This record gives sequence, C-alpha cells and structure tokens, in this order.
Amino acid sequence: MAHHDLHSVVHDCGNCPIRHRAVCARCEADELLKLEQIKYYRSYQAGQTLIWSGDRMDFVASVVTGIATLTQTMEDGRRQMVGLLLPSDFVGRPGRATAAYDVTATTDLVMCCFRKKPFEEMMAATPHIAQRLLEMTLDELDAAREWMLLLGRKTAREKIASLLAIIARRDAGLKLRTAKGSIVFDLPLTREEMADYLGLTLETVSRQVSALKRDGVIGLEGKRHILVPDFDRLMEETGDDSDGGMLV
Amino acid sequence: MAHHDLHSVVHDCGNCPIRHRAVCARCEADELLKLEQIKYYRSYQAGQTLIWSGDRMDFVASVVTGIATLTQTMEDGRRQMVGLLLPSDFVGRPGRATAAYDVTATTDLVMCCFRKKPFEEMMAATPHIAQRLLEMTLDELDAAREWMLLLGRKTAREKIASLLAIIARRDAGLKLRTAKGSIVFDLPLTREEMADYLGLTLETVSRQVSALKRDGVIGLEGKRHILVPDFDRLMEETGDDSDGGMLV
DNA sequence: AGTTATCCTTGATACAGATCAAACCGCTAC
DNA sequence: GTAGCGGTTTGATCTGTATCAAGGATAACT
Repeated sequence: MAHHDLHSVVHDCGNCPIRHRAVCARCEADELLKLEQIKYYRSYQAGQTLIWSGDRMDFVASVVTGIATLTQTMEDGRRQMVGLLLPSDFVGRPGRATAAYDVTATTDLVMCCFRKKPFEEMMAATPHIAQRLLEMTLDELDAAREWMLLLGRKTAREKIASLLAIIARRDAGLKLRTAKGSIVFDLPLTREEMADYLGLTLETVSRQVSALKRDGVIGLEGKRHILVPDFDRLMEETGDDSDGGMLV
Repeated sequence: MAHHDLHSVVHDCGNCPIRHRAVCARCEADELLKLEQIKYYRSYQAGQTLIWSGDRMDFVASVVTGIATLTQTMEDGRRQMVGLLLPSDFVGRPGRATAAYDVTATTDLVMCCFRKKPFEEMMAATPHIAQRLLEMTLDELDAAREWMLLLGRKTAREKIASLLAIIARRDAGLKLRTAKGSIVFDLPLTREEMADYLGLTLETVSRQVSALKRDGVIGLEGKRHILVPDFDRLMEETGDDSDGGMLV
C-alpha cells in the first residue's frame, strides 16, 4: 500500500498539494522545473522511523502528506518530542552532515526529497528558496519558543488543552466543523506520543483528557475522535492570552 | 556610563568585535560599507527592558557587548525565558511588525541597530546577509530544541548542571581557566533569571546550586563566582550523552 | 470463539519540586 | 553606626505529577 501511495502522488509540481506552502512556495515556473529534475518521492508506513539521530544525511525533504515527529532521546530512555512535522514542513538542514534528531512517521507518510548536494547548489543560485526556508525556519523557531513556555510553565491540564487547541486550529482551517460551530477531529497521536510532546507521562495525559471530558470542555468518541463544542472555552483552559497573540 | 560605552564602541565595522560572527559575517568590504551607512548604536543599562512583547518594531539589531534575555509572560505572571542573547546574536524578525517577546538587558548592553525597512531591502539585495541569517536561525532552532528536552525531561539538578555547562563552555572559549584545567566564571544571571530559564522556582535553583557545591561538582565564592574543577564531572550531571553530540 | 497485542484507563502511593515563611548577606545611604 | 533593600539561603509543609500496578477496550490473527 505504500507502493500505491507512492504512485498516487502528483509528480508535477504545479499540482502539488503543498506547492504554495513548502520551500518551493516562492519559486517561479522555471525554478520549479529545475527542482523537478532533482526531486524524488519516498513513502513510509505509520510507525516507521525514517531517520535516526546521528545518521549521515544525504538528502533534505518536504512532508507532502502525513505526519511525522522529531524526537530526542536521553541515554536512559527519557524522550522529548521537539518538532511536529505536518504537510509542507521541511526536514533536514542544508550544510549539516548528520541528523540531529530521530524522525518518525506517526501516520503513513509521503516525502518529496532532494539530494543534499544539488539542493544546496540550487539554494545558492536561487534566492527564492533560501528566502522561503528562512521564513519557515523563523516560524519554527517561534513555535519552538511557544512550546518552551508550555514545557516550562504550564500545568498538565493546560498542556493538554494547548495541544488540543493547536490540532483543532490546524484542522479547523480545513472545514471540519459540525452544523453549530463545534470542531471535530481525530487525534493523530497516541497517548504516549502526546506525553512525549508535552513532557508528561502517558498516565497523566490519560487522566487529564478524562478530566477535560468530565468537565465538558471536550467530548470524545472512542479514544481518538475529539469534539470541541466551544473553542473559546478550550482556549481558556490553555492559560494563553485570550487574544492568542493575534494583536494588531 | 551608558554614554561612555556608547562612544567606546568601534563605529568601524572592520574593527567590530562581532564582525566574524554576526549577521554581517559573510559580507564583503563593499557590502559592509553599505551596512555601515544604515547602522547606529544604542546602549542600555543592566535591568532595562528594551522591547516589550507586542511593541511595534521599527528596527532589528545585533548584540555587540553584554547579555540580554528573551522572555514570555503569561497573564498570571508565570514567566519563561525563551532565548539568551549573547554578543553577535540577532534580535528582531525581518518581515514582522511587532515584537513577540520581551527583551531585557541582564548586563549593560550595546546593540548595533538597523532600521527595519532599509535592512530588509539590503537583505533582498545581498544574499550574504540572508544566508548568514538563515544559518544563525537554524542554530537558534537547534538550541531551542535542546532546551525543550531540558524543560520537558530533565530533573532540577540536571537543569542546573546543564545551564552551568552551557555558560562554562562558552566562557571556556575565552581562555578563563586556572593553572590546572579548572574553569572559572561569573554567572551573568540572578537566581530568579536562572529559574525563569530552567522552568523552576528560585528556591529550587538555590537549593540545587548548594547541592552541587556540597557534592564537590562546583565551587563558589560569593553568590556569582563559579569554579568548575572537573568539567567532565559537571557534564555527567547534565544527563546528556557523554559525547555531547560531537559525533563524526 | 478464543488468543494476543496494543493502547488506554483507573487506582494507590511516593516523591520532586512548589509554596509559604523566615532569616541572612553584602551593599549603599543616611 | 544602623536602616533599608535586593538578592539569596534555608526550613517546614503541601501538592501535582510520576511511579507502580492492575484491569478494560478494541482490533487483528488463528
């Protein structure tokens, strides 16, 4: 089935689902053509680790479809997720030889890869790519810093609410609402992955999800399907500024 | 005395102490000349907050001398430091109108500023600047992710040891060793600032510093002057991989 | 239908770090 | 001198989350 995915992906950049958000977003038609010559697709199954920290990296890539995680592991096994990779996100660092983190597919995944050397050469010749990559990296840095506030200062309940709000907000962009404004989505992560994201144990995650359900902040069917009847209520639980940084 | 600092700073980029590390590191002589025409210096006293989150930002800047912090504050006053700015570090984001974090001088500080508009124009015309900024941003992202592991998974003792190791390593680059290999430095941060950095309370910071002293991992004279007799011993206490990611 | 495996929930208990409180140290100012 | 003050230490107690342990739900396999 990975085989099937591989071939159902558009090989024409013009029709690519991440065309307007990925590193190539700013590229002109002629630049795109050149990129198209050095790109290739790879797909992975859910659960597979595509890259191990310390591995030699001979390519960089964009996530086309699916979700992956970036995690760091300590010698004794403590794990912390340090990045959540969604479609259009970029993996790898131009100018670095080895991977700094483990990259794991949490769903089936398709990546658009570029061998590193040609990509670096193109980047030097094509300011549009470097510009876009800078913009994306700055966004990631902001996200990492918001996450630092979460890890350092939020309570377990606030952490869970924040994670649900992040996922809900992203999915809300994709029209997933019921008749009367409530948001519905599927969690792409297991409780353990949520724990690794939030700096908690899986038991605490489970308890806090149950608590939010008990208090009517969320509803759930099964373990993964979440319903948010009132997004503002959920936001209150995150501990964030009510205007969510949307000032000006 | 801020006045004094201001005038003791080299206005000639060629002699600038951060010439080879800041955003301008890659610039050629002619590019440097152009930058020199739009730059100006500002100095601040220790303790001063230069920028408040949400402020309109009409400039970007490099730290020339001194140390500043980036912090985020929640409505109820919980604070988390999300960046530590050392000489050559860059402040501000091209293409964004308002500041996302508070920026505070922890020591007297001199910044090399550029009005945002001209800087953005120069960046578009000068790939060397954008390249260097990308590189610096990627480094900051790596630092933020290491910090996430610290915040999410390390114990209080490991957090303190990690912070001391970071500062010691940085200062070790600047020849501050005694005869027999021990490292000596002054903490640039108060206990409260350390706590904001590490996601702890200041009492816990104080206790863990005392504990590390009691166990002979560090020595201290007064409250700020630290002695590290055996850096490897300190590293063991950080919980990090012994080879510190220095592989390959 | 039963077996196994994976993921999740819930309970009992332990403990690291927070919180509350008091006192201390090294200053500078009068 | 001593009063005041910011930064720091130390003690007593509380509490949120981890840890240890057991059991439930769901799906896939035989």
